[in-house]
Amino acid sequence: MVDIARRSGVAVSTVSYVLSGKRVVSAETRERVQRAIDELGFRPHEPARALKSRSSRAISLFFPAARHGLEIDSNIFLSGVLEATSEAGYALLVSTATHDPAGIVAPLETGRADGVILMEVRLADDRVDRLRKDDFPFSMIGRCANNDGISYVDFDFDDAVALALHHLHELGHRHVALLNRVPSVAGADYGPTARSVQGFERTLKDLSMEGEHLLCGTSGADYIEVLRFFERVPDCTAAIAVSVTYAPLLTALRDLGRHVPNDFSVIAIVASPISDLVTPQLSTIDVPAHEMGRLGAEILLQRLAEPDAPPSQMVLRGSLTVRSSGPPPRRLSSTNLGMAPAEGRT
Amino acid sequence: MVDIARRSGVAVSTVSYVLSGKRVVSAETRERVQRAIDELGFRPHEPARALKSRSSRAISLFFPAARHGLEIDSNIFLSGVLEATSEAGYALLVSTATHDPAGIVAPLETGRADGVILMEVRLADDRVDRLRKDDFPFSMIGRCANNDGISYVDFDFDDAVALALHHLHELGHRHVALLNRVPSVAGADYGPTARSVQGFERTLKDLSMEGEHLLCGTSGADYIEVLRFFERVPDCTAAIAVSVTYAPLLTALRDLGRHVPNDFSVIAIVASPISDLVTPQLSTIDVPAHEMGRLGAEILLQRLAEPDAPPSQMVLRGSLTVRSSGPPPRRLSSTNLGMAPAEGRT
DNA sequence: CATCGTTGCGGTAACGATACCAGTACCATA
DNA sequence: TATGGTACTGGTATCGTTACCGCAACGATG
Repeated sequence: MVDIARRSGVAVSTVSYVLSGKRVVSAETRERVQRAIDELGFRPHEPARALKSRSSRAISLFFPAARHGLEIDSNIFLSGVLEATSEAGYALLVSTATHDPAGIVAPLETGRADGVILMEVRLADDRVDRLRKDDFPFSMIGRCANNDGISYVDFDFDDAVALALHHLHELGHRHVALLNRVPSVAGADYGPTARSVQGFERTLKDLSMEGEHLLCGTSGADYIEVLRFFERVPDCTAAIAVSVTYAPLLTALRDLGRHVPNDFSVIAIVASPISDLVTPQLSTIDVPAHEMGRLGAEILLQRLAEPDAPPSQMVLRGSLTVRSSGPPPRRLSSTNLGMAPAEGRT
Repeated sequence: MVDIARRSGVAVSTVSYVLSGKRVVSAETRERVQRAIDELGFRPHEPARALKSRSSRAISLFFPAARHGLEIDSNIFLSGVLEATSEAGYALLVSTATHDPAGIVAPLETGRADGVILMEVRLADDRVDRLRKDDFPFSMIGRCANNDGISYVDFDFDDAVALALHHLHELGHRHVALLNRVPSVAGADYGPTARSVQGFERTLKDLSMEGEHLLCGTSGADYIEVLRFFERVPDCTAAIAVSVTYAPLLTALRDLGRHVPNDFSVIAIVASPISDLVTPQLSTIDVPAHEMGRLGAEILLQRLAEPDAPPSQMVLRGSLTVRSSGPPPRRLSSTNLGMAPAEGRT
């Protein structure tokens, strides 16, 4: 900066003001300085900026990076966050998700980041308490039980399950299972699980249906459990599969000789376009993960820009895309055995 | 730091030395200082460190974050990188992959990062030339045609395809297709594509087989193209599917009425455990993405620690896991129509 | 003609750490 | 009793920006 000040015959402070625009600089001077900047290929040194201005222009994302890779959704959240931060000229620091409160505040305390984004939030979350205590800026993709003053964006799992259940009811199903994945990090009070169960039970009652809830992962043992379950409860003719639980579900159904969609209906609540990957193409309720990532970052940036503005809290709803996994069950239409289901690629 | 120096009755420089360990400090003093640090909950300010020491203790990863989410593999690379960087006490800066050389050097020029990791490397890559020009530290997950002096870790696609082809040959296949995905960002000289084709053609010749190469994505149009292809070439009884290309492949085969594995064999070369997701369980050659991510970061960190050490260059090989997608084709064993294929969960 | 508001810019003290250049004490040796 | 070596520690300039405090010039105003 000293060089470019000398080259354009101004003071270093003027260079700084040209760069930041925080003070009016005559068009002539500005242009002269800008030219020197371009000619010398000058780039401001971010750590120095951060030191003096007490802001790193970076935010930190705690990201559930799955070691074994079935968490294919988190990727899409990340792409949304990345999009928003880079548009705002912020850098994105990524750390592995931790539920240790001390780990969460580290980037803030060391001045590496100005704010953090939390994912996989629990209904009662230590990390949130910790961040609140020191009034650190943060936002959540997900939400707690008590969200006073916190900006968040979440998906309405309650509503999504209700939607799916209504659809299955219309198809003639009367006994439905809800499959939730066993959360990788969170405890029993993992938000999506709690709220999907809530929507499930309420809607079951509303529609006078029967239902079962089970948790499963994607290991061999989980698959066996799912298989046992449907063996034990043959009346159950449909399932709502949250996240990757559709995988053990489909495998179990196949091995039980139950054909989807002829014998069984499946609706998956997912963030990635898995309907392109699996056969049959599943009817889905899509979680708008990219948009949620984007919004999660935007509301944090907004907080940083205007700390006193009221928090943004939003819950996004999903809509059902009917594909080939959910025609009526056999007992209601025993004549359509040979009928090919309608194909609908998206 | 001034506070803790005062509290423990030493100079600030001594506090610094206690923190960094770059000078011997008597056990007694060290302990006293450490106690003050703990009591005051002091955390060093990273930007100030970076400013003075000219090192940010952060590395930057250019990450192919797919907007629409089928790039489920990149996730696993990320988890490996994250693991290595956090173990080394480095922060990880993630930016969206760009093939603009100016974008690549930005984190380095602004002092945000000490080095960068490149993914989706092309055989001739502008970014590499740019980084080399200013002698910036970097490593690659992937490799170029000319890799002099560059640390990289790559997967041996040539060998993987050869392996798959030998397996298919043993099963009795004589006409095989190789499906590569159309690369998202890279041009025609995308490394994995080039090298898999190379292995394909060499091995075809060695084994006196026939083969076809096609590029496809995951859109509806791509699917149609795959379908047309197999309609046109009915003699082709097996395919090697790189990355997500198995998705349009399986859909097309189903719609053509060709049953896997009875009528057709598939071997997928993938990084994620998709064999848990799709039916039938595919035989795969697994790309060790987590390990590659880890190594990609480690070799960069090593370069930063010892800039003059020779570069680390490694090419990892895959091995075949046989599951249910690749028994012999019909024409060689017309009697096994009703035979259930062996089940093998991992 | 003195006063005042405006516009435009310069000088420089911080920000929080690091690392160089020292300086002190103490013991062993000549 | 000097001298040298060792084992510690202190003071402070410096990294590259930012933003505060001031000042000069100039036209407008009473």
